[in-house]
Amino acid sequence: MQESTRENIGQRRTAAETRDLIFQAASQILIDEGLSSLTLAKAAEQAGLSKGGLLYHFPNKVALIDAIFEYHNDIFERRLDELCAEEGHAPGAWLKAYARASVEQIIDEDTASLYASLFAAEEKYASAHAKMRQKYIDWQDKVENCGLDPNWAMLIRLTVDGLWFSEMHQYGPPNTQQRDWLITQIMELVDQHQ
Amino acid sequence: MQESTRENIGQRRTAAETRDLIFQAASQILIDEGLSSLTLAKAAEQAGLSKGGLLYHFPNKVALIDAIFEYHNDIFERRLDELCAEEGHAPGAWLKAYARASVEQIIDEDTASLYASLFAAEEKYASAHAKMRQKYIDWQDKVENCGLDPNWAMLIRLTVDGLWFSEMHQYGPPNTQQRDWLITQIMELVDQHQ
DNA sequence: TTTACTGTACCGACTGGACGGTTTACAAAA
DNA sequence: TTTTGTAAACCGTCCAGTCGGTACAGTAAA
Repeated sequence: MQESTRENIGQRRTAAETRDLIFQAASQILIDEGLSSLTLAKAAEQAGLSKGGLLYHFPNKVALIDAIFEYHNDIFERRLDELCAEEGHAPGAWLKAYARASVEQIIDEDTASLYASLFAAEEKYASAHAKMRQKYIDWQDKVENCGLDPNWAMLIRLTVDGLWFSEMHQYGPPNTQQRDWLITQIMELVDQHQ
Repeated sequence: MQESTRENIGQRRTAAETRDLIFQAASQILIDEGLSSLTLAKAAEQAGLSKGGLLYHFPNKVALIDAIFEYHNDIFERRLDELCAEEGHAPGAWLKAYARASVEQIIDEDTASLYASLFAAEEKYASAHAKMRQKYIDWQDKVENCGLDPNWAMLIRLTVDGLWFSEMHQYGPPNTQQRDWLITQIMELVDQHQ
């Protein structure tokens, strides 16, 4: 995908561009209609190509699903890195960035809906689940080594995950005031336990 | 289901008993193979009857799924009531019971696997999702009114939910020592904020 | 500077299987 | 003799994946 700014000197789309188109199309279907509506035919149609065309880029549905997970994981982790850089290298910086990135993403209704579908997909697609489990293990490792008391760091991480979970599924989520209090308190807990 | 202890004076099974058999069969399929393997035919077979027999008790798959949710919700809430009674009526009793019931359930591998399937099912079955959302809203209401500072009570509830979430999906879950510390700390937080 | 060939990207009809739900027939208890 | 419960064949739909083929860009020998 390097220097894709050249804007097609020839008329043809690059494979990377098409794959991106497919990711966005598939994600939109997950947001609008959910996992059960994500069929190969529909994803292809939404991306503006045929099923055969889609299957040229992804050999089967599992490969597509896996790639979608990587795509969104990358987006989240890029944002995480950004926020981490903003926090500097103070103790707890990583955990604060994790909290901010999580809240930021899940506040958006579309993203929440997208993630709800992705988490549901993990039940069906074992490879995607394995990928996510590894992500969380990596994150937990960072949580334990970000300069805080490891036990407290984990507790705070689980609180953030609980907030995420409750916002994602709309399980008795906090209202705006409550959410603000929670975020402030989470940040304070980070400061208190370094 | 009242007084089903009578153990069939006639030979025939009662409808309630058959339904219970179906719930257990369906749950076992969810545990062993997951949501996509829960078909009407398979559930019937596992329960030891035919598809027609199953559809006599549940008019369609949605009705079956809904009933399975009610079945497991009832089990959880009965346990919650039990533990709540044990805690007496001290401030935070309900929240402590919620924490204990949650941990107790999710520690068991089969139950964790079952719930992972049930949560995934919510993405596909809107009525089940609505049911669960209402449950969480009710629980959040109890959390806010169990005698603690409402904000702190919510934070603690979200921590418990985060722990549940991480155990259920095996997302970087705590080890045994860490889990013990977390539970102790959660109980202590309840005591500190009443 | 045509011609022949190769690889990339894409198309769309088709197949085979799974699954939810219907229908019909039948058995036994009340 | 009606109600309750069970069985099993069958139907229609949906969908993942296959496959033969097209369009076109680049390349290189003729």
